[in-house]
Order: sequence, then C-alpha cells, then structure tokens
Amino acid sequence: MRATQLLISTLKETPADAEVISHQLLLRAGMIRKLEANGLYNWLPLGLKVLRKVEKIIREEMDKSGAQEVLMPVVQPADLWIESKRWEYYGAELLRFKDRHDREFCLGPTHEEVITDIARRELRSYKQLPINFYQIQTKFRDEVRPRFGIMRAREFIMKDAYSFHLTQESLQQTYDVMYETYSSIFSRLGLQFRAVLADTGSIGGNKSHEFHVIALSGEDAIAYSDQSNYAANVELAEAISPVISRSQATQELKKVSTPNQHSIEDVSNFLNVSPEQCLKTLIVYGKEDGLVALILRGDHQLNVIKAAKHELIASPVVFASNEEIKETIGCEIGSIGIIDLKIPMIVDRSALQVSDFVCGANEDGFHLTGVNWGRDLPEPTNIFDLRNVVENDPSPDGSGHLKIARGIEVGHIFQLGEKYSSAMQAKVLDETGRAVTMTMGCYGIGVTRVVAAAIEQNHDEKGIIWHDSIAPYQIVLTPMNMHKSKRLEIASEELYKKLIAAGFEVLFDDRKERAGVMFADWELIGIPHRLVISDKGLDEQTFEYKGRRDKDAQKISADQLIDFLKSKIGNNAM
RNA sequence: CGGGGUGUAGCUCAGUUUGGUAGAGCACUGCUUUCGGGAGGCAGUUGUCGGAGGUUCGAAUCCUCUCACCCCGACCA
Repeated sequence: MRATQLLISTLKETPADAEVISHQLLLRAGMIRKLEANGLYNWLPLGLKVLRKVEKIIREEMDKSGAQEVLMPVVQPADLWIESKRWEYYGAELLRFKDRHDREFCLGPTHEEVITDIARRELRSYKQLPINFYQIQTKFRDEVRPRFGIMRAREFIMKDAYSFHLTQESLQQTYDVMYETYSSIFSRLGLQFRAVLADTGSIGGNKSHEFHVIALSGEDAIAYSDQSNYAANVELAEAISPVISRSQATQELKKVSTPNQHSIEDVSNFLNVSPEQCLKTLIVYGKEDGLVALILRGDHQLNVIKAAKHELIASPVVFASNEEIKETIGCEIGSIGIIDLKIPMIVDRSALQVSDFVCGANEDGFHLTGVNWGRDLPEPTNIFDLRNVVENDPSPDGSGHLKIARGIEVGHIFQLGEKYSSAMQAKVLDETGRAVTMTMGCYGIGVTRVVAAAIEQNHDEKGIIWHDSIAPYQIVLTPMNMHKSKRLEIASEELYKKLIAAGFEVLFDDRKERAGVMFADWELIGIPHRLVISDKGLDEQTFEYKGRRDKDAQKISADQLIDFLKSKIGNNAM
C-alpha cells in the first residue's frame, strides 16, 4: 500500500473527550472516529485493518477447534425473546422497536435465542451432537453509560459461539476445547493474558472462566497465585481462613469514649491500634424482613457478590438506611458493635481470628476495646467468606499466595446448561428414541474490545505498538527526500516491490513529507518494523532498520535485508 | 436516574465576570528555504459561538427553556 493512497488522519492533540489511552491513541492514529451519537464509532481504514486481522485469527482458531461459522441477524423478533422470558427481564439495555406492521423487534445484544431457534429446527438426533456454532457479528447494548471508547461502546463486534450437547460430559469436553482455543487465540494476538475463574452470575451454570488481558487500566481485579495456576476474579476468589489459631485474650474489656470517631481509620488512629485490630459491623437487609449484621476485620472490604450468596442476606446486597439502623440498633453507623446485637450476625472467617479487638459499643461516641470471642460474647455460629481477598492471602488451592492484578475482560466461556434449550423446547432424540433437552455452552470474545486491550497493554509515549500478528501493516518503508532524488525513487520503488514479492505487508510512504513527520506518524500508528532508505544508504548498499520497540536503528546490508526481515517478523504473522 | 462539568474553526482552547458585532496555536491550500525527528518564512481558506425563545439600539457574553457530550456514582454479565 502506498501512503498517498491511504487515509492517514493522525492528530497531534488528544481529543478532549477521550479518557483512556487506547481511546486516545485510536483517535490520534486515525483508526476510529466517533459518530455523532454516544457509543458509536466509525472504523477508518487503518483501524479496520487491525480489526480484520483480529477476526481472522479468531476465525482460524475457531475453525480449527471444529466449530462452524454461521451469521445471524442483528435484528431479532420479540417473539423469541418472549419465549425465553428475556423480553421481560433484560431491561433497558435491550433496544426495542417496531416495524411498519407494528411488530416488535430488538437489536441483538447477544444471540442465545436465535441460535437456540436454529438448533431446535435443524438438530434432530443425538448423532448430530456435539455441535458448536459461532459467528462474528455486531451486537448492540444500550449501555447506561458507554465509556472508554470502543472498550465499552454501545455497538461492538463480538465473536460468540454456542455449543449443543446431549450430556454434561460432552459439554465439559467442548468447554475444555474452547478454553484451549481461547488460549491459542490470545497467544497469537500477542497478548499477555490470564484465564480466571469467574462468577456465573444470573446466567447460572456451574462453570465459567473469563479471559483477561493484563493491563493497569483494567476494570476488573483478578487474583492469582504466585506459585500455581490458580486465578480468579476477585469477585469470586475465596478468602481462605489462615490456619493460625486465635491468640489468648490478654486485655480487659473496656468501654472507651471515642467522640466523633466513625470510620475504622478514625477509630484506629484515635485509639492508636491497627485497623486489623478493629472489627467493623455492616448492616444490610436480610432475605426475609429485618436486618443482618456482617462482621469483618477493619482492614478488609465486603465482597457483595459473595455476601449475596448467603441464605440470610438479600440478593442483591443492599445496605440498611441510617434511620433503620438508628431504630433497630439505637446508634449511628460509626458506633455499631458486636456485643448484644439483636439481629442475626454473620462473621467473616478472618474476623473470627482476632483477639483483644476493638468494636463499636452500640452507643454513640463509644467503642469497646479488649473484646474477645467466647469470653465477652458467645463464639459465633454463622461464619462465612464475606470479604475480598487481598494481596498475600493464601491461595485457595493451597499453593502459594495471592497477587492482585488489573485485567480487561476480553473473553468469557461458560456452561449455560438448559436455560434456553428448555425454555425454547430445543430437543433431540437420544439412542433410546426419547426426546431430550440439549444442554448448552456459550463462548464470547469481544473483538473490538481486543483491539483496545492490545493498545492498553502495548503502547509508549509515541503511540501504539502493534504485535506483528495484528499490525495494520508489518513494515513501513520511509524514503528520505525521495522527491529530490530520482535514483532514490527508483530504488524505493524496487525495494517496495521486492518486499511485497517476499510476502510482507508493506506500506510505502511515498508522501512528500519530512522525515520527522513520517517517523512520528508511523510510530503513533504503531507499525512494528521501519525501514529507512536514503541516498547515503544506497551509496554503501545498506538500509536502516528499526523495530518499534528498539532504542536505536541498525544498518542492514542490502543483500541480507529479506532474510533479516524474515527472522524479525517470523512466521506467526505471515 | 442522582451529583458535577463542558459546549466557540477539523483538533486543542482563549474571549463570557464588565454586552459593542469572533480570535490564537495546530491542521488545511499555494509558494518558498539551509529538507534524517511533527522545522522556518510569505500568502490564503475555515464558524448557524449546541438549539429555541426573551431582554437590549446591539447578545458568544445577561435571562428562561431545551439538547448534546464528558466525569463520578447507581445500574448491568
């Protein structure tokens, strides 16, 4: 490709509404542009090149896994969604509208209904199973608050796959294949990623993994062991109770005045004890009427997803209002304590381990010190894992300690079970001739999000750094002052053709631009390999090469150039 | 949906307090130079001042309404 024939719309300045680095760089590199409305983006030629490469790798690996590609409409009839009950439950994220005949439709945020409809029409026999369909298709979710550019846009491209099975064992097998396939995909994309155990949430099912690209700007926190393969979303990661037993009580129970000291930070500073030595009491609504107290160590954070799984706690977790707390317990939020609480109490495992602790006195302006389980109040009976794991907690698999990293969720695989197949009567005959509801798996990759995630992970102050496999072009050929040297022009044209013949994806910067402009543009756009051709170099039969991450350029003799480039770029992108 | 902020040239922004008829830098066009790191010079082009209504001799500026976008939160798998 010649630069004079390519839309190069680089910006020197960062548009004011771009918050995250991937959004800024995609805009500045001229890869995407926002359409008038919020959360909708145009893909310009250079950006689309990248997107298509990501799609190609996904497609190749999915095909290799034995999945088959289909294409389903973006517009979906309401009837199917009514059948699955999601017309009622999906909420405002589902963009609904009517056609000219007043029939109701929606824009597909996902395609479970449609694929299940295909399956129930086309699949008749267990002999056709297992089967795995995928598509790469545009989705629309009317997000409450789209943000971060293409990271969380309203319209986006997703690779979604749906598998159908007669048995759980079969589902597990395909699930494992997808796990491996995803690992291959993200490896080929050149991403540093981690597969983590995930909460299955309201979709249900018994097993789920998220694939996260590790990046400081990630929206999710993930916990992983420093010594084993264990990794889980912090939402899910289990906080193991340390094996150490509680120390003996050494202090007297005392009531102390703590005027205007409310937060754990206030109280621990005021009494000169560490937050670990304090217990905090959070009041939430119970599943039945009434309130429930949750007891955590002062330095720990409540994990609302874990808490919502407790049988006494309302799901989702809702904190009690100040008025109700005052009415039921008799004090303000900052002074709630554990002794003589009149409501059910659920104690985090770690809170159980503390002796001589500090807690509220259930009386405004007072706390208790030297409190001990068993001595000053009964040993708790209701013990639960309520908190977020923190750095250096023991790993739940017993091997090593947990580290915390930020991740961008780019893929999610889970076992759906029969939620859609049973609601929509998707059945096949088994070997005894009996109609059996199929069980399903579902596997997504946010294709457009992958592009953003790749940038979040790979950029510097000059711009994007694409991995060879997804760069819009592998090599950029930049001649120095070509318009002044006929000899250089001829040599550049020759080299351009030679590189193409050798199988490289090469961009020839034939613009009449100064060197600095060319260099700055291609560094911003993130072309991984740069060749400079100059009169000086022609004299000594060399070209100058610089990798996007290299500090300095190096001279390569003309006769070795192709071999050199092949060794640099390798086969992964060819 | 709640809170905060911003709307002026393609981009970044000044001008609004104190009303007087629209600006800078970058970008873009042409020419030019000492042309390997977003260079310099000369000459140009670019606006419903987000929209509607009002006050006024006169509104980007004051008032009312409205729309859009951004940030924080809530929501969401």
